[in-house]
Amino acid sequence: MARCVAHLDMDAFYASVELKRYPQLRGLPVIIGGSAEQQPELFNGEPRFAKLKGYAGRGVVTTATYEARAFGVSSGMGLMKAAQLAPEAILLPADFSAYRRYSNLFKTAVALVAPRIEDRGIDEIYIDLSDSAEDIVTLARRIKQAVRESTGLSCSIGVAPNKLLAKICSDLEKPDGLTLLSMADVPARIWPLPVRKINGIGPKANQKLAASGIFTIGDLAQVDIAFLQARFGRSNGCWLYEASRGIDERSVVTHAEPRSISRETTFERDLHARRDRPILSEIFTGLCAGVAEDLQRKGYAARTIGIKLRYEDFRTVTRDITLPVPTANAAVIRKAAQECLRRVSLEQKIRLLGVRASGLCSETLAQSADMSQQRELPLAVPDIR
DNA sequence: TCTGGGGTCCTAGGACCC
DNA sequence: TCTGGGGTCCTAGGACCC
Repeated sequence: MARCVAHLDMDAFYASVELKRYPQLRGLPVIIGGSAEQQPELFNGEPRFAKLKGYAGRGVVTTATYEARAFGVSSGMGLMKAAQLAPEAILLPADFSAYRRYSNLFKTAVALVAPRIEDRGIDEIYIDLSDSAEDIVTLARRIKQAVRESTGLSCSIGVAPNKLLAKICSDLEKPDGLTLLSMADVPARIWPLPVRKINGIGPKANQKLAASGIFTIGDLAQVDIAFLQARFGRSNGCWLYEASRGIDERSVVTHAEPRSISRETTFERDLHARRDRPILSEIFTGLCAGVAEDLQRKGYAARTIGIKLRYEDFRTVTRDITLPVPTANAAVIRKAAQECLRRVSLEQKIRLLGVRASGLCSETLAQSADMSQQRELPLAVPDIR
């Protein structure tokens, strides 16, 4: 039985959620970016929107409306640069709790139509439609309708024999698209596309391929596997070879446990470990407390605690340490993270600090261990290996 | 005008065990 | 005195994605 996989992608998701809240901004260039700002203040009962012009700070563009994209603004771009391109654009702070609400709404609605869903973040999912008896177009239209009724928002759906192709083709007719693709369509519809459209080919691989004269997926399908394996390694080369032919056997994963939980922050200005010690220490404690809180809320404990530092020159280092027993305790996490901090250079200024918990296990399993840990804590860490 | 925050997966070397 | 191979865990870094 041939597989049938849909990829559903919400159209300009964050921006669309904001336009529902502020319909007066429809048709204007709007940029979502930065965060932790207050929502637009009211003036005579009307919200006053900030223009991008004169923006100073470190944020990046999270999403831009199609009107803003017309100025050359794209997600990931620094807000300062975006301000040069589109000074008159409206700047809205990201409101992730609102986006998460809408995310839950659309996912719940889709699940009532087609329950085999793989979560791919806040605004997209894969849906396994293999077992459906219904006509695929009818079913896909019902899914789009369910999304619209539950959120008032549009989405684009690609339906194909696997995840790789479904993902590529959900993007072909955005916004509000519905695209069906079969293996026989690969040469005509997939091969002309740039290699970057393959999910998993990022800036580095793109550059490396371009250096070999490979620009389109069709170009990629022309070269033999030995060539790719020589340049990208055995398994990566094999993957590229198959991807270019639209081959992908990965299944739709309907449940997955998290592997790590982390908090990080980029400072408004670069900080120095000694000169800015008080503020740095406060931020550090806050990050540890945040990780502990997230672990407890989600019911996990972690065996491995790590830190991440980004220096002013953007060099990034990580250190981690594995504890004898899992923890979700803020003080224990801070102590472990402090150990890690001792192992990095603190000469240069720092722009980012992060704390990460991995090696997760369910907290109920970890509880008895946690008790014994509290007794052992004042002692030297026992070598249990 | 430099580049957010939350994740996943992969690779590779060394330690350690059998 | 010199010679193994396989497996797992730990750590660090990097590419990539949303």
